[in-house]
Amino acid sequence: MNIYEIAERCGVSIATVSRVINGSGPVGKATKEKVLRVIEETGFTPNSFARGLNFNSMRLIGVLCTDFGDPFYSQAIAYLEEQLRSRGFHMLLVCTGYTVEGKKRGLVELVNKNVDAIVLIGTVFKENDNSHIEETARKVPVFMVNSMLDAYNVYSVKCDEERAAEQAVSALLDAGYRKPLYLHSQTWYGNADKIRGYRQALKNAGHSVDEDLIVKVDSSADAVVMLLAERLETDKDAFDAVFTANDVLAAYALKALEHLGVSKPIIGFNNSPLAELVTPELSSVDNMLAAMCHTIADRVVDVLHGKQPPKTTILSGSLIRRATF
Amino acid sequence: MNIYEIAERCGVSIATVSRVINGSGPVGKATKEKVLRVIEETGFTPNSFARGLNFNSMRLIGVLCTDFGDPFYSQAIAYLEEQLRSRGFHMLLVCTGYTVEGKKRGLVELVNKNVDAIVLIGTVFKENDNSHIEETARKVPVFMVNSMLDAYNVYSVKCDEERAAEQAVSALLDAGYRKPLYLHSQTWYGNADKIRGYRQALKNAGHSVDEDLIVKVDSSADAVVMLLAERLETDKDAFDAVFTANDVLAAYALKALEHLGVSKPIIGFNNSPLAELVTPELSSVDNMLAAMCHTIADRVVDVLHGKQPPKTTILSGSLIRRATF
DNA sequence: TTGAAAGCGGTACCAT
DNA sequence: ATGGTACCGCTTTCAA
Repeated sequence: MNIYEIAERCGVSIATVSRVINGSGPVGKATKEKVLRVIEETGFTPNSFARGLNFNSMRLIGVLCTDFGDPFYSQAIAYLEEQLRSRGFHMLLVCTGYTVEGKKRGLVELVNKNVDAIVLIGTVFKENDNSHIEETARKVPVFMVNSMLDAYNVYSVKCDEERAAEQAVSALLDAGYRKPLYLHSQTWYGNADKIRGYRQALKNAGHSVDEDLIVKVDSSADAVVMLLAERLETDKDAFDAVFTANDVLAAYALKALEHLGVSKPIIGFNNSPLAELVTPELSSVDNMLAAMCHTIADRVVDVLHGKQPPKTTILSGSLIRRATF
Repeated sequence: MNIYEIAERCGVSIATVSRVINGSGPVGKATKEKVLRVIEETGFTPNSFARGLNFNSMRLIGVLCTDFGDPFYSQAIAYLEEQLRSRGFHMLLVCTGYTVEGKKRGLVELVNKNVDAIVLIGTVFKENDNSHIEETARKVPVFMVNSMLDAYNVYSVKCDEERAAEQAVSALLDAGYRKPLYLHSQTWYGNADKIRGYRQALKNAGHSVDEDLIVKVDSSADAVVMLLAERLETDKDAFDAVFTANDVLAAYALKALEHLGVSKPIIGFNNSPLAELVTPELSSVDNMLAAMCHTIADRVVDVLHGKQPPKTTILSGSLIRRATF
């Protein structure tokens, strides 16, 4: 079933049918009704590849994510899908894993699919060398959620996580805690921001930074339990509070402390759905994911409409207090 | 940059360039090398819409999911993406919400994008009236993950959740518990299977079924806390164990019981990542999601290759024991 | 081994 | 208001 067949059944030309479908150009009332009726009867829908070829667009947005398992990322995907679809786009989703090779491959695949734009989710997409992203951006606009890259055709919306981390740690210090442990599991750029915030908070309070309290650990329950057990065994006051780079680590820390029979305040990061699923509920730094995704969707539409939105938008985060602090 | 430009730069015809790109038909060695070199130099990649128009395929699989927030579904998406991409397909992801209208809209949108196949995730896609799915399946093959529909061009892979639920409840009864509460939050078909399993287990053990123990509750912490508190207030032995339709509800139940200061065994469903994130870790019924997704991907490829794989595959589930039982 | 040309299914310009 | 037709970029058949 194609436009020729519809035209034939209506006794009109394909040009007329096309005009009816797209509302482009004038069509007689009777003709229009007839065409619409036949389309309805036959259930015809125009071939999207042919339209794509003409418009050089299928209204497809490529979305790259390193890891669907992380509740923060899957939440981001949920928000993005909703926002993009409400604006008439669909989402081509690719999971890259954490390796640079995987990310590069994902970018190439999306470019080859001729997507209208590419959205990268998370601070993990900022590397030391971002030439692969810059190269991609020469062909299709690139949008970064919670990451920032100053390059041609790249638009960023991020949370000021450095400041947010600083505020969270300051809150701990204000409450009288002196030795907050910082747990993270990757050494990527976004993490560096959080570490800076952590340091700044200590500095503001006039404390020196104990480098041993900034710890990288595998993202698994066992690894976190082992780590905390080891620390507390050596010195039961080795740390008096826990701050983590994400909520999953915070959940593990919660599990670990419970396992060890001790109670210390915990603050996670991302304010993901997980924070409210565990018991006690996690205090967590909210990095405004919904707002970021909403803004990104706006930016995408603006850029595709030829507008020139701000290349960088920075939102402030905030500490959401729940049971663990 | 298109195939004409490449052809011109090489001093050959577009037919030759096309043959080189697709490895279709013979090309002289020298010619081939030259074309490849120019393609390499220019970074040319063929327009996927034009190819889509010719092949009537862009190797895109539409995936419908009701709710990304549920860790079970997001895990399913992760598995599917991996499996499909390793087979050379990309994933067009649409989130429908739980309403039938949303699901219908999602199906139509995917059909209109001319996807090669449509995958539906979860028992939620089985309704009383499935004519919208059957209609869709007349245009493009439909695959159901953990749901079953006997219709033309529809292929299903599911877990025998009735049996799995029966085994889980039997395990509780065998351990001496007599009044297992069953919590669910939707009245869809998959839920009916679990309820049948629940009943069967009680019947097998010679107990009668107390209908008050089969309860529908909103999927929120508050609702579950309220419900359990109310039950236990009336009769502190109103139930002696909790079995839930999914892990999120189990996490809420865990929270509720902790809140109420009582301890009772809990068994969740889906064996999602959440089960290991909460403390204590949830016992949960594993419905073999990874295997289901793997099988679905195989079925998709088979059907698109014109083969006739089995229309229904049923995998058995099993109870994974952790701390809560 | 290579090229010319006919589609694939639409859109949109230019006539009428 | 309507129709003819060039064109979007590529694949593939048929001739040479």
